[in-house]
Amino acid sequence: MTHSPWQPISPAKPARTPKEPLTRDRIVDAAMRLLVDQGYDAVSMRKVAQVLDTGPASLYAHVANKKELDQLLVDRAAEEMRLPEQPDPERWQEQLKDAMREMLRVMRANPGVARAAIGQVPLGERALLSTERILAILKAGNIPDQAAAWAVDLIPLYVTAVAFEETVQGAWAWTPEDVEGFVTGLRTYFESLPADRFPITIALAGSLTSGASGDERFEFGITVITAGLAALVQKT
Amino acid sequence: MTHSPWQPISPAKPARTPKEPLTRDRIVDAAMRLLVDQGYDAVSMRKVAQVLDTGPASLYAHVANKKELDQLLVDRAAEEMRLPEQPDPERWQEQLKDAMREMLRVMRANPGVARAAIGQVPLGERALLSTERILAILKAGNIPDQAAAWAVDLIPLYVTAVAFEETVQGAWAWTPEDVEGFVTGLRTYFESLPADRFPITIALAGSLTSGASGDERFEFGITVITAGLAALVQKT
DNA sequence: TACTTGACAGGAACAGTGTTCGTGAGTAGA
DNA sequence: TCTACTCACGAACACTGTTCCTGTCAAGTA
Repeated sequence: MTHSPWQPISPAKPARTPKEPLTRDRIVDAAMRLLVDQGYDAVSMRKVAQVLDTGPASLYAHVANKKELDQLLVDRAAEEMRLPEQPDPERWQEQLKDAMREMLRVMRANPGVARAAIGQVPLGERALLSTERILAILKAGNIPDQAAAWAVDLIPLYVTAVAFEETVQGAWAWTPEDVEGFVTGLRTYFESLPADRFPITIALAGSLTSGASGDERFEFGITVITAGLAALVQKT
Repeated sequence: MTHSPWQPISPAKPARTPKEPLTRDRIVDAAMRLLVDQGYDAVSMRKVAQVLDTGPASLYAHVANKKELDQLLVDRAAEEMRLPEQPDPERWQEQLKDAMREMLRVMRANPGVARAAIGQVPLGERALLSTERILAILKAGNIPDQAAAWAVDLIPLYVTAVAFEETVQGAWAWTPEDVEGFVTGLRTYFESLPADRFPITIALAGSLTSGASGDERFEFGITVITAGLAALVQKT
């Protein structure tokens, strides 16, 4: 092996293996994988870059910042929504509840996306299609225009808050024993409060601590909201 | 001034000025000041320590971690709640709405506390007193026990979500011109959507973008929730 | 063909976060 | 006096989002 005497001898650079070029889609794919596997807190630019075997700075050629990546995650999750095609005036309330259940299902399937969704005005195509569907359900139920318009604000806000709360509490990591232990302790605590100051809390200690697992509390919430919307029709 | 010849001569240490000892209360005070002046994102351990003219590590002798400091901030905010003394069966719905308005007022007065509040089970004394008051309002309205118990979950969750959303959107920093510009742009966007796929969104573009300033949307939300709860009474 | 320009990749560094580790000082009790 | 405990707090750790800078490659132009 012969080196030209005019050519400096430097350590050989490790060959850069040819890689698939970065794209926005690949970035969102990687972020989504982290989100689903490890939750929202795992979705850092460095972690995403790691999954893609690159450096975090490379991501900025494709997404403006972390906030934009968050928004792309929300849009990606929104693509999983499955809503009924045909609103039914006889069943609009159940259809509305189904829509809310579907929203929660999607958010649970993508832990942490609720955190990113809060505060966003949903303008992606898929999100707008969902909005249109929900508006159709509400109009099938004869909800007045202004109420329907504001309801598509209220509904995702409530569902998102429920999903976000679950995320914050790390609810999926709780075993049934954990839940039961927590509930029992809380009930005991409520029952031990001073009776002169907390008579109702004590009397309702059982009710206050029921429904901690399963979806009863969420079902209650959507029932209340749906009934409240229905009451707007009866007012006209 | 004479030094013993066996005693090493080292630079004089700057005298530590005597300081008021750190206490948990002083830490929360300082954090609260930052929260109110600059919002939740400004409440870092370093910033709090700076306000107190100490190092961040010193805080950990008094609060376990940032999460606990967050909880203390929520408890501190809860002390500002003013709820009616005497529930009135004739006006329980308006009293309930007033309670929700008061919650939102307190959270707005303490920007960012909603973020800390989400996911917390409110067990501080002041929070429990508020819960008791709201339960009293609901019982005055003849809400069934289980519904009342779950309503004290639903109600703070909704209000907290509204407050949190405002925080995320940085809503207080918006001028009326900002809002109008945003609303106009959004309305134009909705009206420009393909009519075959978004007929209702287009038809309701005005309604969808109304109420962006002021509290109309929040008032709508609490009206729906209150009406939904009232409907539970009529069912019995 | 040679040069220029623009886009992308990505390391190093910046400014910031929460937290731990280790050390020194002060106090109370034996 | 010695010991143990508590508090204060600097230095360092591990991590975050982002910018700055350099190198490479491809396309376009002279």
